[in-house]
Amino acid sequence: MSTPGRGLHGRVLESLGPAITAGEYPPGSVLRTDELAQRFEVSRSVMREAVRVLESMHLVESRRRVGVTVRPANEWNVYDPQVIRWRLAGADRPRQLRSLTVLRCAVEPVAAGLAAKHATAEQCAELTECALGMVANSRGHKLEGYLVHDVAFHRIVLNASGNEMFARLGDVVAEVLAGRTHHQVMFEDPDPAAVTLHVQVAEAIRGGDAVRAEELTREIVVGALQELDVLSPEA
Amino acid sequence: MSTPGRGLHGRVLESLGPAITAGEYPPGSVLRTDELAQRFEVSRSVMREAVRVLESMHLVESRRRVGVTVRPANEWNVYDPQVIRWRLAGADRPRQLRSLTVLRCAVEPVAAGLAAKHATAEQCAELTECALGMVANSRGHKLEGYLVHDVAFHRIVLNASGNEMFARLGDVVAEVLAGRTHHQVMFEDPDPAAVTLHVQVAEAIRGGDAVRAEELTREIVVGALQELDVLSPEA
DNA sequence: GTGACGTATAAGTCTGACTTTTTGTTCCCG
DNA sequence: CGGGAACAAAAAGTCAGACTTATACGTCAC
Repeated sequence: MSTPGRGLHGRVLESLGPAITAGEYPPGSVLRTDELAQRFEVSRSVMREAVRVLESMHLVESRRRVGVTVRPANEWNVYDPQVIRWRLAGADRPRQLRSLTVLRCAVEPVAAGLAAKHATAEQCAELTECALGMVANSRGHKLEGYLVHDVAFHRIVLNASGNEMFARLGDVVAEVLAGRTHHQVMFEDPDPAAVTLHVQVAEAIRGGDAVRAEELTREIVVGALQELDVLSPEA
Repeated sequence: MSTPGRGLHGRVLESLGPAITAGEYPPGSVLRTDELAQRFEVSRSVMREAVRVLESMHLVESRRRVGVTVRPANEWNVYDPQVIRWRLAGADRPRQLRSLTVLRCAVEPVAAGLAAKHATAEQCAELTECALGMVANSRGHKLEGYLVHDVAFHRIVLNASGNEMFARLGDVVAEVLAGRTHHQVMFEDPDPAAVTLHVQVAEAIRGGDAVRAEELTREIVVGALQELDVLSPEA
């Protein structure tokens, strides 16, 4: 699924990144490269490369004579897939899951509408195939199989929209759906209504009915948001 | 506006990054760290740090015995502000501008709706102030002054939505608006209708009218999209 | 043709010395 | 006693060179 710490600097990142996003080092905290290098038992070169990556994610800022300072959370590149993964693995997963789902509410309906206009015949076929796969796995606690088709479904819609910004949210949606399945209380079978909606969305896109695809997708994703609110109470 | 190549590795990035996003090195191209270090007249350590950053943006992939290979564009982290800036500076600015504006069409109306519910009194005040600033600069070729208030307006709405994913798109919107003002043919004064809409959106948010704020914002951003289509013909 | 083996290659890692920038202190003068 | 200039220390930044490791590719035997 993800990239397991490639190279030494990758392993350092896999440890330091989640620590920062988890708020283990409050904003303004100062880290020194040499100290970190010692702590992780790597050379300074490796540590510097790791810091550079964190810097490119706007998680930290490196300044001479002062050190590596942790930036406030509102400056982080929260669209970076790695940052998203780190945050979803952390303590405030619920909040993270919610803000991502709200993003889905905004994006996916529009993407579905565009998909209805731009989807190729092949994409339509894959879409209905995924929908059928969801139906097939909707009963009998086959959550993993359901998840696979669900992820594929939304990924295809986002790709079929023809907009690269939408397409690149496929990974985000995948993370959200996986997080919901694995870390929420989801022992039951998925909501039958949601399954039906997916089938209908596939039909609408196939039929080129943009407004219907948009509206049905909105139902799906708003439903997901409500489901989230039920499980973790939050204003 | 942005961060001008801080440190040697930053200057290398400022040169290599745009070259890659511009498609100067087609996907699959192989670069060697040593050669790059020579070309840019920096040490390997510096070059390696630069490559690490490019790697974290998914622009390239570094593999042993192979070299640094350029990844296909559909794998790039296109939400990275730096990548966005590089691409907007490149040749396919029109396409980039369009896909970003489509993203705005999806996000900003929803954000405005949420802002109507969550905006603080102070944010409402700032919002109307910005709207007035736009009105004041809407005539007499005061495009720069208009731009400043326009950017501030949309940034406040996104922040006031209370969703961090929306809030972080403030920079993207700023880049889009700046790009439109500076690099499109925009010698005329801004569309009066758009100005009016901004004022009305500020009113709606102040009044807590979510659906109205959403709908008016949709008019603004769809208008921006149409304006884009007129200037650069594209299917 | 297929498999195992060896080799060349380019990234990866480490070390140590040196440079540069910047902060904070000290000290002198007004 | 206050302010500014000179100074010193600290941390990142840069560089060069040696060494290690993984791996693609060619070779050779079967």
